[in-house]
Amino acid sequence: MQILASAIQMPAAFALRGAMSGGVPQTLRKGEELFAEGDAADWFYKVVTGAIRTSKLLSDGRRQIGAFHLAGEIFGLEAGENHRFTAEALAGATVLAYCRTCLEPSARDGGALREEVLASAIRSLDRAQEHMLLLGRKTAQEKVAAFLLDMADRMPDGNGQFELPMPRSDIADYLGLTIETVSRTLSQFTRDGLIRLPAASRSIELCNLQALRQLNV
Amino acid sequence: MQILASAIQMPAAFALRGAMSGGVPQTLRKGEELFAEGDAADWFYKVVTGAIRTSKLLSDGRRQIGAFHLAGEIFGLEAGENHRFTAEALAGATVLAYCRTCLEPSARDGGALREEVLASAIRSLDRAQEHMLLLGRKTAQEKVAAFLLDMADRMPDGNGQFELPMPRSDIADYLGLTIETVSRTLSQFTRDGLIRLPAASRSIELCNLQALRQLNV
DNA sequence: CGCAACTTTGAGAAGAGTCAAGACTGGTGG
DNA sequence: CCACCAGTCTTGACTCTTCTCAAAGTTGCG
Repeated sequence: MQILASAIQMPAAFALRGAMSGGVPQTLRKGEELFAEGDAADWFYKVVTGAIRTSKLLSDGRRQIGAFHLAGEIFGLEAGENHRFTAEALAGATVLAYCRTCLEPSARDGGALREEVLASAIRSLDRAQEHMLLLGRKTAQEKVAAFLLDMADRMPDGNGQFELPMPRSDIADYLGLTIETVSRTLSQFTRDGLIRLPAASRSIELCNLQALRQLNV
Repeated sequence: MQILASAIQMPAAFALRGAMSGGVPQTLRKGEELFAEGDAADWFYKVVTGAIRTSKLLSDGRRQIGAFHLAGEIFGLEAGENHRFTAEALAGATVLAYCRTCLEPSARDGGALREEVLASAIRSLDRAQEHMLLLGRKTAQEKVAAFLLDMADRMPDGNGQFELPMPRSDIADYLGLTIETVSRTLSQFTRDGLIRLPAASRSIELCNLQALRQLNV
């Protein structure tokens, strides 16, 4: 669990421009923290490029990653005053920051943003429901298979070959497993011919989609 | 997994009145299904009295309950055309049904409902994040302790004594455990003096809140 | 009162976790 | 260009929590 000293702070000039133009651009380096659990939730965000992970920690360090957010997704909007989870960049990423007040009915854009935020919240809730089913009721094999199929769907690369943007530890904390179990399961899948791990251990080729889908109950 | 033949269908007259007055009242008997995974999502709902459980099934019958919705909560709004989970009444319950089109910007109430729905969606997302942490990273003891504290908070009854509105099987499917593990954990808590189970096995008294909170990491 | 649904308890099995060691990768600097 | 090093990943042996299967005990409704 790495915590970088400070995220890039928002220059005031930018904030002003952003409020008018639809979001303040912000660039994040690999691993950089956008906000932490407990921070004031004055802004929420939309991913432009790269990927963001949102996570929660228990006091003894156990971590659960709630979602990996890719381009176009909105996250970080809260019911209360503070963020309820941490958001960090997986690799380099760019986001647009929106001030919370932009959502108020009086906002200049006539509520178009609010529309988009509601749609996004509902989609996130969908995903969360699906993920709770995975966390609560699926076996390690089913979890990993579901993860691979989901990533293959969402990553632009074609033909079942793609590069995972996160280390095993993130996959484990996303799936509610240990890194050893993730690793062993991937090895098993390789032995069974379901996938191939060509040298660089972050790249994955899905060889037997049918078998993987069968595991994805 | 019980599936009742049919939910009460909405009379047309009611639908008309509801669209104007802010929701069509609907009464559910114990165990009755409000909608099932895959049903057309033309309506969404707000709980008035009682409690609703929302759940998803795997093809082999494994079930995950995503949430128990109590009075005031909104649920059942979808991104797509169909419901992505099933909603059933725990005991008797009454809800208000809202047609999805009531959310459109042109709606008569000027968007007040949309406001409420967005706030509710964000709260649900909060809860879902918290529940993913529980499902993915907590032990059986921690899960049950968290559940008891949450229910004690949300049930109106005072002094740490209350009646659980659901059977053990629902608790298990909510916490990602088996009913045996839930039962054993409750027995252990009783032996350790954390709770008391006075005769009727649905009622619970929390005796040692401090110890329970300590388990709720 | 009787029965069905629910709950508890026990014994044994198994899936996933823990601890430990070794292999690989990719970047850095000599 | 190669050697080294930190971080990451894989593998093995063993443990343990939770699940499974089975049976008996309760509860509450009809």
